[in-house]
Parts: sequence; structure tokens; C-alpha cells
Amino acid sequence: MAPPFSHGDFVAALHRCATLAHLKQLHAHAVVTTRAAAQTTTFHLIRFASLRLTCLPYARRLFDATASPNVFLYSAMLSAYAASSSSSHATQEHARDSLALFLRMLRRGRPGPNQFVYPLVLRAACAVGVQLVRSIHCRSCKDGFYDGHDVVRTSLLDGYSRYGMMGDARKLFDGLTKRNVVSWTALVSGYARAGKAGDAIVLFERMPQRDVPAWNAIIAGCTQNGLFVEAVGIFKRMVDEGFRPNSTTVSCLLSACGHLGVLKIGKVIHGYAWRSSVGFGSSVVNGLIDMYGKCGNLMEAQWIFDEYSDKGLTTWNSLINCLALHGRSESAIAVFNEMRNEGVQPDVVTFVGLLNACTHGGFVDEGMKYFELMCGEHEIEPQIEHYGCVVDLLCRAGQFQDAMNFINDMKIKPDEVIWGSLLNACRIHRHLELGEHAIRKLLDLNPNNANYVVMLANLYSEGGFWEEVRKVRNLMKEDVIGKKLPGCSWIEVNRKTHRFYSGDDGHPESEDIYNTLDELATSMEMQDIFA
DNA sequence: ATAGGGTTAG
Repeated sequence: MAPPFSHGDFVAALHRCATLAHLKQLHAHAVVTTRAAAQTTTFHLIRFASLRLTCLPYARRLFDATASPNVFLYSAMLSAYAASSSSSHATQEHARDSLALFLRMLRRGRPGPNQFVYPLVLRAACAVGVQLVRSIHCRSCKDGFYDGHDVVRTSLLDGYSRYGMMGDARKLFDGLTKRNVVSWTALVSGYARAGKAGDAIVLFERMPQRDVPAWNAIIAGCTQNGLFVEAVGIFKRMVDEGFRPNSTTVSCLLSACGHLGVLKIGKVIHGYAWRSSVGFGSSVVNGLIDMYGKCGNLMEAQWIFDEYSDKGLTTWNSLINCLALHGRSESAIAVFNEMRNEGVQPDVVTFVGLLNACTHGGFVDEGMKYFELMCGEHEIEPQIEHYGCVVDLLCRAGQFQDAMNFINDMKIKPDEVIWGSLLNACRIHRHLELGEHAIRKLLDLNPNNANYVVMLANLYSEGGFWEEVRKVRNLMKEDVIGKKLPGCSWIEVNRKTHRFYSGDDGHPESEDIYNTLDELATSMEMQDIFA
């Protein structure tokens, strides 16, 4: 006969379980002492199995073994699904399972969903589609879990904001009985994701209180909108005000450093991850590979990649992108093959990197082969980025007819990047006719972009068509088109940042730089001739 | 018991 075992004893014992085997023993003990019949026991077992031991299937079996689960068990199960959605594939699958449970509740009518169930179901609905968010919104109104239930409202706010529906999100925010740091943060992230970084920053500055996720939201919002300098500035404020950055902060910042090419700050962040408790989880490691790669330190990126044992899809993608960026085309392709041998399924981003590698290496046939592989075997619907890569690939190789045929066969409308790639190649290969065609398409898409007119002038002047050049120059003087911003780039060498504008000769070593550029161009042409 | 923050891309 088992000794008496109170509920308190049971919970205490549960928290000392380190493995699923321990949990099963305790479960068995509960069955023997008939405690298993109590739904509070099952509730604790489900939560511990799923959240602490990350064993979702066991949690589900416990749930399924209960004849008429109460609302606590439903919400424990929904939390379990929400917590174990790490990869996007798992998210989809778990979202479907969560929604199936919700539908079961509605069908059976008992227990009805309550204010704890709605936020969990809404999180799953977000992963599926905004229509579902809307339906659940309606349902929550009918059930009376809408007015006055700020947590449900905040979940809805987040749901709409993830689909860029900021009007609806704003209404939900304005109708809250009491705003808090969570609802403010949800709104800030929403505006940032919708591309309204300015609105996001204004709201952030108005927030009555801020915590680490709130700072992360605005830093992420800046990086998502290309405001990398601002992201670094806000990070400095965050640290000055005594907040402790976590791994999310660090990965956002590494992204910003990579885009800016500021190795110095990137290394400081790396050092911070080392000293603090942030550590080297996948997001930080992937961010480091990307940052070092973009800042020119390919060796360091490769080294971090090699040392990291828990390589995920993004880890592989980051390295392939770095290699492509550095013109190491064969290595990028080799890493891609290695990745597939390891059984990691490539995604849309992988193929952008891979196609870029092919473009930079001039591997036209391989590039086309990988494009086919992506559409065929991997069943990935090509995005505009992939089309852009292929057009670039064909154009740089001078295969204009193939490029035009490819553009005409595209399933989506060609954008500025597609026509821009074509135009650039036409300029290099002096293909005037097709170049004019590309310019026309570009001006159709964006009549106010002065860059295109400058490109047209360049196209004519490099072909020696001076009369046309004069016409275009006159067109520019009419000021119908805004002023062209000069192209700008910068690089950090030996702790000093050197900045260059296009056509700029202000750098002290300008003459050497242009000489080296000429040498490189000549050497490249020679390689072309003898290839 | 429930809600907010994330990296890779021409």
C-alpha cells in the first residue's frame, strides 16, 4: 500500500524530476494512489512534462487520457504547443494542433474557452492567417471575453499588427481599460513591422515605463527598417539607463553592425556576450557569423561556424551568404552540399545565397541547375529575390536573350531590381536597345527616381551617343526629377573608418585607390580573355 | 495559468 501523499508532496516531488523517467514514476505513483483521477494532478504533470522536460508527446498523451478535460487542462496543453514552437515548421504544426483543440472546445461546448484560452489560441491563429484572428476576435466578443479583458485585447492587437493592420491594432490599443508595458510594446513592434519606424520611435519615447523587451522591440524595429545607426544609439541609451541586454538585444545589434560594417562595435558586442550571462545560443552565434562575414573577417566567421555544434538552418545560411559575399563561390556550393548531406532542408534564404555565389563565380549552368532544384525537388516557390539572382546571373554572363526570355516567363511582376540588373549589364556590355527598354520599365515603376536618368545618361555616354546624352542632361536640369544622392560606401581599416562617395577623390590615398581599381579591372578583363 | 522583443536576403 502506497503511503499517504498530499497534493503538496506531489508538486514538490514533481519539481525534483530531472528526466521523463522520474516523471513517469511519479505518474505511476499517482495512478496507484488514485491521485491520477484528479485533474489538478494531470494539470501539473502536463505543464512539467511540456515546459520543463520539453516532452510534448507525453504531455499530449496525458491530456488524451483524460475523459472530460477541464479548462485548465486545455490551457496547459495550449501553452505546451505555444512553448515548443521553435522552428517555423513546428510552429505551423503546433498552431494547427492548438486550433484543433480550440475547435473541439467549441464543438463540445464544455468547457467553454475563457480569458486564458483566448490569448493562447490567438498566438496559434497568428501563425496561420489573419482571417482566423478575425474569426476568433468575433468569437471572443460573443463570449464576452473582449471588453474589459485587456490581455485578450493585447493578443488581438498583436495579431492584427503582425499583418500590418495598424488601424485595427490602434483601435484595440485605444480601447484598453489600462495600458501597460506589454500593450505599448506590442503597438511599437506593430508600427515597426509595418515599416513605420518613425511612428514606432515616437511611441517608444512616449512609453511611461520600459523594460528589456520594450528596448528590444525598438532596436529590432530600427534594424528591420534599415536604421542601423539609430539601433546602435538606442542600444547605448539602454545600457546607460541600466538595462541588461539579453540574447535578443545582442542578435539585433550584431545584425546592425554587420550592415554598417562596424567591426569595432561588433567585437564589443561579442565581448559582452562572452562576459555577461547572454551566452552563445543559436541566434547570437548566427548573428556573429553574419557580422564577421559582412565586416570582412571571413576567417573568424568560418571559425565560429566550425566550433558551433548545434548548427541550424540559419547557421548554414549565414555561412553560405558570407562565402558568396566574399566571392568564394566554390566554397559556398561545397557548404550547401554539406548542409544537404547533414539532412538540413534548405529554404528560400539558402537559395538566395547559393544563387549569388553562382553569379559571382560566373557559374551560369550551375546557377540554373540550382534554380531548377529549388523549384522542383525542394518545391520552393521562387520569390522576387530568386528571379533577381537568375537575371543577374544571365546578364553578367552576357546572355541577354535568355535573360529576357526568363523575365517574360516570370510568374510575378518584375520589380525595379530585376530591370536594374538588366540595365546594369546592358551598360557594361553596351547593349543600348535593351538598356533603353529596361530604363523605360524602371521609370514606369518609379518615375521620380533620378538615379535611373543618370544611368540612362551613362548608358549613352559609354556607347558614345553624345546627342542622346545631351538630351538626358537637359531633362535633368528641368528639375522635374529630384536631386540624385551620390552613392556612398565605407570600410573600417585599422580602427579608422574611411568613407567614399561615388566619383569622390577626396581621400588622401585617392590616387593609389583608383590605380589599384584600374589594376583589378585589368586583371579581371585578362582573366575573362584567357578563361 | 493568459499578452509584448529575435538573427540570415539581390
